[in-house]
Amino acid sequence: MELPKIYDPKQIEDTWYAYWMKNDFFRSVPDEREPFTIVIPPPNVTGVLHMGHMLNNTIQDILIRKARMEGKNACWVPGTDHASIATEAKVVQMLREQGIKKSDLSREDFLKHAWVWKEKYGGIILEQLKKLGASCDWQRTRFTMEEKLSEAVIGVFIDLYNKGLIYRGLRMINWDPVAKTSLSNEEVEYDEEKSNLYFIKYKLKGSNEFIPVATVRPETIMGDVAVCVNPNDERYKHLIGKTVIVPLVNREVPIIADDYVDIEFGTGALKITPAHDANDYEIGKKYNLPVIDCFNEDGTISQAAQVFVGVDRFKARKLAIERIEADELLIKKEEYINKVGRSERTKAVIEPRLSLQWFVDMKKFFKKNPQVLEDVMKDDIMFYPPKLKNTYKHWIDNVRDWCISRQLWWGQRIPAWYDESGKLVAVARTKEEAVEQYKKSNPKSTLSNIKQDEDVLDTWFSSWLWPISVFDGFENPNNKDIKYYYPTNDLVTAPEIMFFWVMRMIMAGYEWRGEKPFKNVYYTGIVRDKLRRKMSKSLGNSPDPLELIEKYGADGIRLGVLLCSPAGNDILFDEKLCEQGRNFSNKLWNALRLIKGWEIIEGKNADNQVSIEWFESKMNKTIIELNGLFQSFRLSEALMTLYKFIWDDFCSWYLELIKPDYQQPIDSYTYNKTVEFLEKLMQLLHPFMPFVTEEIWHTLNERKENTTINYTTWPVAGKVNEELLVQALLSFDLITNLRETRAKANKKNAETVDVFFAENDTISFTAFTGKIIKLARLGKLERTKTDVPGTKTFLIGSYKFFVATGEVANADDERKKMLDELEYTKGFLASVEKKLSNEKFVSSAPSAVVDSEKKKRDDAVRKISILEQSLRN
RNA sequence: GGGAGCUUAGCUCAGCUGGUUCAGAGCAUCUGCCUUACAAGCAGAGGGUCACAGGUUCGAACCCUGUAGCUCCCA
Repeated sequence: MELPKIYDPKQIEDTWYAYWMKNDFFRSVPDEREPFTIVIPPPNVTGVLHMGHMLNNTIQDILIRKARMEGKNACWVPGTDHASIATEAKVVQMLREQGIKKSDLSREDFLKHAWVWKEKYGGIILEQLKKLGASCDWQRTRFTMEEKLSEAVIGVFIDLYNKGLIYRGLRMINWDPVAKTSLSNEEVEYDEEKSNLYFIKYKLKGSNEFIPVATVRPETIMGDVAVCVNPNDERYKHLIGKTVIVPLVNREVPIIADDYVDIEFGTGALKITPAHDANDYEIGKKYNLPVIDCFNEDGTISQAAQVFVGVDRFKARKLAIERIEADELLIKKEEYINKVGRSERTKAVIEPRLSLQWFVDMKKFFKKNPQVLEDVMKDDIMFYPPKLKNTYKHWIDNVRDWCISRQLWWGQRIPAWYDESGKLVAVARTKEEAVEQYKKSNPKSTLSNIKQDEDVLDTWFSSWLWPISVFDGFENPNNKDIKYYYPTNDLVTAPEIMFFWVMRMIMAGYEWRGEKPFKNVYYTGIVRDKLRRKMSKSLGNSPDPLELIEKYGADGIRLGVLLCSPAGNDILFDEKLCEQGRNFSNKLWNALRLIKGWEIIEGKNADNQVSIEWFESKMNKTIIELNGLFQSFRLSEALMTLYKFIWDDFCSWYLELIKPDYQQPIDSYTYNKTVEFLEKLMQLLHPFMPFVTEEIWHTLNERKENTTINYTTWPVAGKVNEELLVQALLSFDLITNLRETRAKANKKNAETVDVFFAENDTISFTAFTGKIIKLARLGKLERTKTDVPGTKTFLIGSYKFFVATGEVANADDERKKMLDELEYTKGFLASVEKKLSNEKFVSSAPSAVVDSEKKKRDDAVRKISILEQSLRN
């Protein structure tokens, strides 16, 4: 069979994915095996694959494929979430392009358009995951807004309401005037922006005296209801209780005193605008001040403001300052850097706004379910890396209520019902139920017309149910799937959604199943570019994953993203790493080519026995190491370990050791062993690089129809011959030294050199003598009792080697080399002896440490004697 | 302003219980090779006062204190 010289992943990958699908290899149904479950963090239905997804899903695929090989019933549930704001924005935009305004459509018609859009574009990201090799059970694909999952969401809302864990209240929320919806704190991004701090005179009533007030938001002046100073501020003490005139609207408001005001900041006098600042709102409540909301929901100035009505807030800021300046009330303005909150989705500047919203009472929830915190702190749910536990705890300790209503149409509509005056009359699935419910408690009422809440629920209010809802655990809490797959095993996600999602899933898990939703949470890093900038569309610094796959193969990308991603660290992605991945695939391929190219003759070449035994030992040791790394989720390290093991130990050492001479056949024993080794290596590598390993596994040997490497058994480690490993290390070290000596002497590859060695060590290399001769291209390798003149020398351990390079060695150089070595060794010996003569060391250090120091001393003494002897000659 | 974390080779990071497997890996760099598996390769080499200053200890990259710089979270 002729194999091409260069491995080409493109077609091979598509073919294998189709083969896997055809054979239903990723399908999971409950059986008697141990389950291993992962639910995908549902990507936005609007999304396309980005580098973060690549990393995240590669890791999940590794865990799932490994579990399969361990004989577990592995189930990876895929799906998407409905991303209410993002999707609604996209649909609105699409409609606008068709000349349709959202406001011209009824809710029902808008949703029809939205569903059409979803059907058309919603599956893209899942198709892309297939390109990556993701081994999801696609028959289980779910969507957070599909009927069953929506029913679960509504059911949960009603349940929480009945339990008193949900309430409706007037709160200061984050308002997005562009999307015209509230946002949760987590959906607001704060960034430093340049603005101006204006110093404005607030005149005292009936006087020309004024109090200076500093503000960055003059457009809210119309909502001012007080000026507040610190009671200890000597400058203003005499003004407390007096009345000032608010500029622009000439409202008379009091000067009040509160510790909250920072004397140092601005002028030390703070204007209080309860409708437009969360802190001001608290102060307003404390002092019973009125609330004047001077904005409309789209960020224009409202009737209540009296001036600039209908003008946009930013234009109003300009106008207000112009007017104040004209009124000679402006003292000065300063440039000022402050943190401005913007909507993650629309980038609009967020307005703090008072409105009626639905909230989950978080403190009450935690009180009822203390395990949400405890389980993580006790490592019942393990976080990787564990340092994130601190962040988790800190957040729970300082939690605020979760605003779950959104002023949108795309999402589950809140099942709350109001009468004509807007009073809440019932929380129920349907209008009929709501009426019935209301009538039960108000039998005399003649309720005729009730209306459902216009708002929908936050998308996270769907996602937090995901580990339960994908198994229909709300619809039928005792069904076979949920009982088998729940709690799931691992969750792989980004640290930035620890609160958005991870914590809330844990909450839901306890509330509705009395059990944690997963055992391990692996937090990946944020993917950044080489310059540490977060990858984003707007910066244009994110490579297109599909193009990368096209270029380097999915296997190449998987290796590339994983190699640079220790858990919890940011990923500084560099395309070069994918190239490294592609090169590695090619290396594997060529190892296969070498092996498949050999002619085989029956028999057993005894010369190879020790090499085979060595590699077997090394492999067993590596398997043990790998298992440990997997257990602690050090996947990046596991891959690197394998990478080095395959490239260095298998390709560079083992294959070279057993490789027959050019055009010579190989004995069947060595051949079979070698095939077996490569097969095992492919198994170990399969979770990381599924395509190339499947291809090589199939090419290496005839396989039964419809088999996959993914269902072979994960290799089990056998015995490790440590002694042999040490001997090999010594031998390889020797070969390297010999090669270096040869290179320095400009020896051609075809020329052999003779080598002699003196002295003995506790470890021996004689088992590898023949191989050393072969790999270092020696004429002979023989023991000598005396120094060999005219040779290059070097020491390994207490061996001294004489290399007859044919060149006249420079005696002075050789002498100097030895003197340096002698000096270093003497210094080393002195430090070891100092330790050993220290009573406290010998008595307090563990005996193993003392013994090793003693051995070091003995070795050094021996080495010194060899060197001194040589120098005497 | 409050909290958490980080600082080890040019870059990205390991370093788990303080003790020659303790100063490591990959990439990058340099040198020599088109040696019939692989130039997407082979064979070698160089490179670090473990941020800084103290302390604890027989012994510190590792523990403690302080300083500086960076990152994240919360306000």
